[in-house]
Amino acid sequence: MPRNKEANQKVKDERREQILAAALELFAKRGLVATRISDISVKTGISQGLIYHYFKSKEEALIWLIRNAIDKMNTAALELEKLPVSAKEKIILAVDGLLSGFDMKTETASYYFLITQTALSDSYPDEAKEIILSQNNVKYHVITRILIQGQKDGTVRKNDASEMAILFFSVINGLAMNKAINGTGFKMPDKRIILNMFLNKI
Amino acid sequence: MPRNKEANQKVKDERREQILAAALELFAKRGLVATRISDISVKTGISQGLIYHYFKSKEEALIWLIRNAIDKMNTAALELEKLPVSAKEKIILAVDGLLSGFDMKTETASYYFLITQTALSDSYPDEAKEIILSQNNVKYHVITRILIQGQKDGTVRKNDASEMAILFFSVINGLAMNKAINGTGFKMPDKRIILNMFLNKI
DNA sequence: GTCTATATCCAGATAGAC
DNA sequence: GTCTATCTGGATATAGAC
Repeated sequence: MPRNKEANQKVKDERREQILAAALELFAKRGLVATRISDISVKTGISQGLIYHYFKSKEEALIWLIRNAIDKMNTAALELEKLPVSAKEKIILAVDGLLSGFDMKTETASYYFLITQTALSDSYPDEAKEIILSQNNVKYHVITRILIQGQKDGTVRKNDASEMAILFFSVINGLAMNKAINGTGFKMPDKRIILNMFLNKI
Repeated sequence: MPRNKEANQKVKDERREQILAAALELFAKRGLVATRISDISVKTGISQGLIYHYFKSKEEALIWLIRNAIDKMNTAALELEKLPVSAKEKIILAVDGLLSGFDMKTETASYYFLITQTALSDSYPDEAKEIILSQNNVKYHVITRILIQGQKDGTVRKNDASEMAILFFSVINGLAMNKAINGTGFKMPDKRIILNMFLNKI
């Protein structure tokens, strides 16, 4: 007879978090298909059977992770937009913030690869793909608005703003991949070369 | 008793090509682990058993594909370098050439994803990873040399050339990913915004 | 809620006939 | 060289004890 429902719920939540954290790392590194439930079991110390008690399948865990990742990114983007600083500074902050999350070991980087893989590969659940497709554009819209604001005050180049937004995230994404692939051989390009794409002067 | 060894060899080579072509597409779309030998069998019309007669495993086919992909890219890069045109024009040609290979359906795009996945994911054979790591830098060196040449004749910006080379392929790679992910929602940014990163005037 | 044990299924790989 | 049939291993998912 459970005398403390709340404490129980807390344990349950913690277990969920453990499983999700392990799954995130494994999915990002090996991919969904190559990650076995037993891998998650070993990594968390939670028995294989119990994992099924929390998630119907690894696909379900993935969907949860994707939802979470997109949420975090969108929230961060919308908060950046609200900051009481100039458009130019927002752009610099965005570049700084995104580039600093690239250390392969961070959760941020894992989320990055997870989203990319999920969006690109046929072997990932449609539901996860749909979440990305339907909600990933928030950050593009945010950056587009910031760029337009900067064009009005003369700090941002007068190219098509939405095209620049696409380029913005392509560069970030590309650098993340590049760093991951080339590891030690990777030298992060001077931030100013990147900013120069968007800003009139730095 | 085989009375025509050459004809026989030709059939064998064709089969290999069929298998590799199918494998390339499947690996790029689904990933190595999610691709079953039976998938390749269905796609080629070649029986499952026979596939093992040509490749010891799907990993072996992958390694062959990676070797081929890197080879093609390096050759293309070195040929670009040799063209009797200015550095500026070489850069424009490179951007044009790379961006035009992005139609998800082309072999080029498949190779792109294959290399990226192989380099990033733990579930791919080490031998394939090593090929990428040891030979992928050729194209970086080529672009770096071209950029330096352009800096000498005053057409290329005076930033660190090797950093710009990294940025160059990051942008290309990033745009490829972005297009693949966002599909119809993707609008290719004006080429001039990209070139503007590297060139003094366009 | 948590574990161990097990049933089920399916992919990889091989053997043997033609 | 090519196919069909089969063995084997391992991963998913479930059952049942504690």
